[in-house]
Amino acid sequence: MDGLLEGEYELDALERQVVAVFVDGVRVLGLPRSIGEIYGLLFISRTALSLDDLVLRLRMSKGSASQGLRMLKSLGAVREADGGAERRTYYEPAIELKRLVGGFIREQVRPHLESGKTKIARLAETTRDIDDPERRKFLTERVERLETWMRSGGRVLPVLQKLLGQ
Amino acid sequence: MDGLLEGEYELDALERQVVAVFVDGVRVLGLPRSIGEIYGLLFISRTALSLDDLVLRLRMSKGSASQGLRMLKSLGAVREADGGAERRTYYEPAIELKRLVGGFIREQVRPHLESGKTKIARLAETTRDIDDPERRKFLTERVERLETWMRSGGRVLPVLQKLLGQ
DNA sequence: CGCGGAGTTCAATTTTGTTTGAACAAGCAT
DNA sequence: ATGCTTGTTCAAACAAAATTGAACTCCGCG
Repeated sequence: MDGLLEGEYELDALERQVVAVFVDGVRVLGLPRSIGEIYGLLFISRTALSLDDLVLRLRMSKGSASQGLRMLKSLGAVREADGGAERRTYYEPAIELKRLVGGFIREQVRPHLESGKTKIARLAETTRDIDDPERRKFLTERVERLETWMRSGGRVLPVLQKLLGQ
Repeated sequence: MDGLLEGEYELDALERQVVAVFVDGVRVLGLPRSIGEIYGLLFISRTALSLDDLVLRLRMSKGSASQGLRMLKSLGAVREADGGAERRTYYEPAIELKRLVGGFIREQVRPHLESGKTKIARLAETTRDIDDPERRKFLTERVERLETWMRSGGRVLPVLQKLLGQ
């Protein structure tokens, strides 16, 4: 075992500060705090960390660490370090903003945009069945506005990615 | 009183669909569902609605409606209709995407960006006090990366606004 | 095979955030 | 003033989401 020595695993002041920054950061994005803690600690660590390291140092449950790592992997925000014939796997953070933004858009934004578009398409359907022409006109107009919004959203994403691509 | 007639105030199928779209929408933005309900109903209504209309039609408490309207006003997403010498005030939605995005950025995004910058500045401070030069080098590098991210974020917002300004 | 370490799953619990509703303030009408 | 109508506030109740931890799976080793 590589092992931190007994009792020397608490976060130091700097690590706590960094973790706090990321906890706040992911909060804005609507992700759970554990995600911020894990990513934050990885971000400030010079060596890759194992699940047990995270449990020990962040004092979180194995369950949280496991789920958090899964999500971070799905976002492309952490990768497994190529361990030298090691049994346990070690994780390191992806630190290219492009990659982080891309993963977030792919996993969290696009799905919502898609389901939004679907719902609005159904809405347009429903609107056609309205009898009163005045009312139908108004509703059609509003639904069209929604469609415009969605298109704007879709057009913005690639630009965002390009801009943050550095 | 203008008054919906007794018992005829439930949302119809279309209204429910629209409200559902907005409830989902605000959820993505991390805002409470009541906000989506209120804005959604205003968005699909041909006439401005009063607080009591919202309470009645959405079956929500006066408290929720009041707080929800306050937030929507602060986001610039609803405005008071210029009521004709009326006692109660009526609300209508702002439907220009530019305005909505602008309000959201101003109220929800900028404050977090600002406080993030402050925290990172403190972080840079702390980093300077590290003794071990190797470690300090690594940490400085990471903190600089954070600073770069923040700058990117700041640069993106105006572009976003311009793109969504239509 | 059976054991032990690494990691996952998920129901129960805890935490966080939202909604309610009753008390209150503000202002008009009488 | 006094009573009504409109709207706000905020502590308590509730709902939703995250976290825990114990049971479980999987895999390599002897």
